[in-house]
Amino acid sequence: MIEEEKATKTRIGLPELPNASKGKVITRFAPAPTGALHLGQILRAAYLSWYYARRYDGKFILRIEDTDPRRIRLIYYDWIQEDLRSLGLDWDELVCESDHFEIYYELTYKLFENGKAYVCLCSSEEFKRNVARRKPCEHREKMDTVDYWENMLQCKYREGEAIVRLKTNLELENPALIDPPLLRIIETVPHPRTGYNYKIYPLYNYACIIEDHYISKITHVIRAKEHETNRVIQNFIADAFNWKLNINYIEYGMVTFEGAPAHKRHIRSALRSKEISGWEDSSLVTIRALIRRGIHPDAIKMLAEHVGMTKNDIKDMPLVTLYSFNSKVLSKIAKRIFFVEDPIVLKVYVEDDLFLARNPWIPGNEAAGYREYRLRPLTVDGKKVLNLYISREDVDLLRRAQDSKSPIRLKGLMNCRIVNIDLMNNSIYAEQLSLKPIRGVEIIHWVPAGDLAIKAFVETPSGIKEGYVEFLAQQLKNGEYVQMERYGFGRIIQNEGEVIFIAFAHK
RNA sequence: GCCCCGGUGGUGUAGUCGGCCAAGCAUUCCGGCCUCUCAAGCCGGAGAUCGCGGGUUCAAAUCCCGCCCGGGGCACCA
Repeated sequence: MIEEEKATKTRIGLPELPNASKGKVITRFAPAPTGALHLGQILRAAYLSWYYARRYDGKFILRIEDTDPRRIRLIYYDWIQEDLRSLGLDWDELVCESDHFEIYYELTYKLFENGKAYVCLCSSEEFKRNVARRKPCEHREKMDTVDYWENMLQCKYREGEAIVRLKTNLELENPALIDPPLLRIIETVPHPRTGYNYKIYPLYNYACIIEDHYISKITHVIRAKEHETNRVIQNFIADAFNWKLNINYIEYGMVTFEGAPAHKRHIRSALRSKEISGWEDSSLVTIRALIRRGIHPDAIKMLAEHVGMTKNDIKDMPLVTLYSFNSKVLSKIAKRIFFVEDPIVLKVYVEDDLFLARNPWIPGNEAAGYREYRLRPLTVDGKKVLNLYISREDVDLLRRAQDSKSPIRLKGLMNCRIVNIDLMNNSIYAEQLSLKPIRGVEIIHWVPAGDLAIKAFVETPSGIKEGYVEFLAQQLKNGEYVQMERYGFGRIIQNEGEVIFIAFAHK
């Protein structure tokens, strides 16, 4: 359906997948349950795998790579699914590698029968020395029979003592390709799903190629280019089985984000040292942190399509592009509210006895209705005065208005003139002008002092900001997107009635 | 050290079996319009000789050679 003329010149959207046809595409996203999903994983691996499966009416498999019981945690199995769901990336099939130990073992027999694997008793140091000298170790020839593999299965060796290696070629230029490890023993750490039932665990390359080719018949693997060497190893494994591989590999560059830890191990250590509050901490670019802050799933998808799947590494990508996409999405759906940070009282001397303030919940969307308030001035020393909270941030602006004698617009309420700024007493005095908006004047937001102010805490990157939100903000539900006018976008984290907690997303 | 892979405006990306490209789009920044938000929207502008040097060619971001820079792998992690 794409206009071919244009397609050749400037591509719109993501490119076609190589060797892909309708209904024939099977992709997978295969995270390890070692933490919450982060943006980098989603942008290319998860989103693209999902996207192409849907684009070609294919199948998208979520595979949990849980073959290292030392690192995985049960809770992350759920988180991975929650995170994916929160983005609307639905899968057709869920697979856990830990369901397939028997298959891995069966297949391993074949490898021994084919003379393609051996049990190695060298320490890793010894092994490396041998590889460096391109010399075979004594086990390479001696232990290539099924007997040794059976010994392993019967726990005749201890953890770290024996390992199954693929027999490749000692003359290979890249030492990483020589006799890669296939299965190892982990006997003391129980697996969260299988306990101590299995003590021989496959390593990444072994499990991966068996899953991709033998079990799931994956047609397109989209993964980071750090796997390029692994692809070669996986090809060797396939050769050892005499498999004819039918997998297209797309390997993209690494992405890291400005100001956010790039690796899970950094997050884990920050977690242990309490530097961050959890995987939802606003300083992280985990999916749950972003969603919590008010980054809309659509914005994340837009970023994914924007970034595409080039092999370029992206180091410390600024998040402004994400924020820009988010603003576009949220401007149509976020409820507007006034949040006054660090309040100071504005006393407006007025003439009328009743004021009606009115601002739309969502500008341009009549159906969303209005935030309306009836305000009655107090009478002090025979004068009528309206007390409003405004943000201390705006004091400079008011001072300039006072100097230039220009009016100030209190949005949705009235125009006023600043007559005195008395910071000693934390008060600013103004007098009422007309009610109808006038063009070209500075507009500020406000919250009525008194019963119509609700305490609010806004969680920003530079700490928790205290202030007031307007009374009707009480209607907001947890999880709702908001735009605090002139302040920024965010999301309601917790509405406690008397006090509301809001996470700040961005300006 | 060895082995891979990249290098297009501040940022991300399109284009890469040569010409339609002194390079498109998005973002950023600036200006204007619109608007009762300094948001969104609309219009316009700034900003890259396509890592560097050489070569091939009438013609190179696109081909060849050399160099530099960046990233990754060389785990009984994934």
